[in-house]
Amino acid sequence: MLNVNDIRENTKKLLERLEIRNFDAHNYFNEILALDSQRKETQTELDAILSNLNQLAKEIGELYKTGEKEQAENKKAETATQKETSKTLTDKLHKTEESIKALLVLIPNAPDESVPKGNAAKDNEIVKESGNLPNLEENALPHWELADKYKLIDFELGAKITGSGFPVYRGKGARLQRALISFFLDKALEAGYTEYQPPVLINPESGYGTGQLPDKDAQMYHLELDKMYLSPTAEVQLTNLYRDDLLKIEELPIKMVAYAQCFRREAGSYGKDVKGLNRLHQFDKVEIVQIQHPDNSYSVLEEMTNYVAGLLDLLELPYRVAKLCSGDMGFTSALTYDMEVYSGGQQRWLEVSSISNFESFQANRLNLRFKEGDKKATMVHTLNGSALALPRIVAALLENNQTKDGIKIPAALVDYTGFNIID
RNA sequence: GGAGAGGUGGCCGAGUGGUCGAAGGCGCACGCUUGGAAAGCGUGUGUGCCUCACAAGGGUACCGAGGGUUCGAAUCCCUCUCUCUCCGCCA
Repeated sequence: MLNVNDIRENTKKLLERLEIRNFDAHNYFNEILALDSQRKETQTELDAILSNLNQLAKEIGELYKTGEKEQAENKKAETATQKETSKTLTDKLHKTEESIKALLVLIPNAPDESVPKGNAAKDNEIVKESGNLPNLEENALPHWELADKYKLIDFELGAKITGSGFPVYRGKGARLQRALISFFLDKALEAGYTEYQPPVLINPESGYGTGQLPDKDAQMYHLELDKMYLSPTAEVQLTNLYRDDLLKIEELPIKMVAYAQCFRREAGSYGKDVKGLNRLHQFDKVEIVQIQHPDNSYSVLEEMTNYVAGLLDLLELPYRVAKLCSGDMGFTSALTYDMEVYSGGQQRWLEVSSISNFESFQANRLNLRFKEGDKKATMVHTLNGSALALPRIVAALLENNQTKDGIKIPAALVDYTGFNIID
């Protein structure tokens, strides 16, 4: 969420930035600033009364010590009304603070200056294209047919034990999954990330910290009895590892990677978008997260994007990089790059990674700060990216590498799969 | 799941109703000392909020979290949570 002091000091700039998202924050800002002024007034008033009460308590203590009981009783009577007032004021203060937060939580992140204005995916700015589109035969198959042909993935079996969108991988299909996970983790280690294996169930505080809650709770599976959610992305777990921390500047940057199964309800999706592996309720993803000094976050975003691009190069997949337009960006992001691979069997681009700089938006929610020497604590910047999400990578690998002899495995993966062809 | 014991500052560890933001030690920072270092000595060493110039100073809150009792709570009571021990169950 945005920070109240920022809103106060940079009102105009933030309004403009949010405007390109078609988000009119005028009323929100006015209300927040008014509430914040009220909050300060109440705080001042309350502090004065508490100070008074503390003083009286001290005096009463003294009087008892010296045996002046009667005077002590008189003073006690004096505290009664003030206690009443302090209670009222405390209550008011809490309510005001809650109101401010309730409003803040509704405002999306302010997009970076470089974010192109637009309404939908078609307005995204393609900043890079790489690799040649596959030259497939006329009768090239989509991956769901290949998966069936080579008995790699069984969608119906998954539906039998769980439901649609929960595929079962088998044989070389399962081994390919495992190979990709190891491959992605190893590459991240080489790039200096520390590997984590977090839980997949998350509590509401964590969901709130990274911005899945309160606005996107319908996208997560909810275990009501235990008040937990199934994580939709390891971004939640990794970033929340540092919730409520005050870091020393020497501890930055923090670079983390985790493989985790991800769960999404994907309510409202339909048609060819959800066919095969294109959109699942449960999928595998390796996620990279960085906690950075604010001065570095944008150069690090480029680094992370290049890193992910490097993975796609190794997998020999044609891809393009899009800088998301204001209308296509996530709620919490200030700047996002999407990576899409071309999948020849379906002849369409599939999003396989999304790399974002959240600036201090998540840090504010997480209360995650760093301190440099004697300076005041400052919010860190957080970034994350998929590196990578498996299903669509698998889809593209199967579709693009199909030959009459079988499906070829890219050289970089063979050490991990232990086979170089699926036939 | 049952029973018990605990959660205090960067760390260790005192503190069972008042003078405690919190003894002491360690660590850390600065200074003195030294040819240099160690030791020693001295000083300092949390965060949020309000006031204010986002300075100094002052006020206030925070001893796992949230409530309560009291003129006054780290200290008493209640709820929750986490950790540890024993039992049960179990991959």
